[in-house]
Amino acid sequence: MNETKPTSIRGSSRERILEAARALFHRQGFEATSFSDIAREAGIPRGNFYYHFKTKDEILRAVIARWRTRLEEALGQIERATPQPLERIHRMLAYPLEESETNVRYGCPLGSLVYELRKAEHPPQVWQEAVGLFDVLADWLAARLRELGWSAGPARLLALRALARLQGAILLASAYGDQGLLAAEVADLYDWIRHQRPQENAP
Amino acid sequence: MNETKPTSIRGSSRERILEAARALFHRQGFEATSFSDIAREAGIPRGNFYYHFKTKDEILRAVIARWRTRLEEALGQIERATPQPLERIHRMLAYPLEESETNVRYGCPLGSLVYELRKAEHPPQVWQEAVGLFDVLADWLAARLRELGWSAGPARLLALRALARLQGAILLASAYGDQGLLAAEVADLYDWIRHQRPQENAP
DNA sequence: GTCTATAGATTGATAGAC
DNA sequence: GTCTATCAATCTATAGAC
Repeated sequence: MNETKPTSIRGSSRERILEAARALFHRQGFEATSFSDIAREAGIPRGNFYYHFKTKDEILRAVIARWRTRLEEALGQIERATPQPLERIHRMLAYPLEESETNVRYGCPLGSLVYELRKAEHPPQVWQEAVGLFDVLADWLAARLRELGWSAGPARLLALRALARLQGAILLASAYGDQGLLAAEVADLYDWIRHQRPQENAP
Repeated sequence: MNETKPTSIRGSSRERILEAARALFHRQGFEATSFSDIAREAGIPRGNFYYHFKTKDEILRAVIARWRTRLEEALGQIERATPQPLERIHRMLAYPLEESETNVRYGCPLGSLVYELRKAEHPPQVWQEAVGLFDVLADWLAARLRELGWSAGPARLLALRALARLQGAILLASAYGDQGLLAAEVADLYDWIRHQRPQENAP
């Protein structure tokens, strides 16, 4: 994680490997993506990137960390774009629509990855890091709900419920290859959140 | 470990192969499951079942057909159990809870399979057959809604929306390994459907 | 129909020259 | 740091004896 040599530019090789792996894990899945695939996509000889990553799991963990950075940057950008909690939530929910075609074709890159990792036998640490990506989104959503007056418990509950609806919408839209379905579900999801009231969810 | 004796009634090699493949595709995924895995689980020598199935895709399609039969039988049983549309819907939504532990551990066998097949490069016919499993559920749900007075269009829409919520609930519960989360989401999902009104969804 | 042996390709990973 | 050559293991699939 820590780059001990600040002088070296983010190695173009390492960077290209990571970006290639991230895209391929999304399009093909983790198991189905071979080193050869990554090497071809990154334009780098096969054996070379064992210098950067010792195992395939190491690449996976780096890709997960990359997704975390991506998410946090996107959420930060939303916060800078508008101060209104509801508008922030709306933009977050509409985020999968920005790459609608890819997401409908290959599913949510986070959801499909987590689903795959739960099956394979990786060190628990690996898929927990992947699940941590959901927490980034859930925590952020819950924080916006608290800005709207929700207390912590119900906010967390509704955030998870919204995340589940979003994941389900992407999965079904992906299954049917229907971008319109995803857009409609995102719109309905936002409408649904807007009409929720805290007391309805309090224990 | 669960050392099951191959002395069960399902003596047919083909039947044992199919059941082993169905379970392994759920637990490990399609790509990650090798012929060796299936052979071991079915208690049958590797090379033998090329007599029954010529390719791995052929096994996959047979497993999908098996799921379709399973679903239709389960739905038929629900219909025989109760004539009330709402109670039928409730039982259908609670169906994933019957194997809660397995579904939370490995995800929905249909949803995770469809997600995986969308990535791999199979003949279009294959993943469309898999997506057809969703149609079995969506059509059945829509029929129950029509029994409640909904017209065809809105019924289909709400059925797909409910299916999306169910899939999302299983995916998130699987990610967090939380059976309670799945149970809570199923309960809320049923409550949510019960309070929907057709006119709210009409165009 | 059942099973063994094995082909032919690809996998993740290593060693070492430059 | 970059790249070539290659390992041992495993993959899907085939051929053919019983």
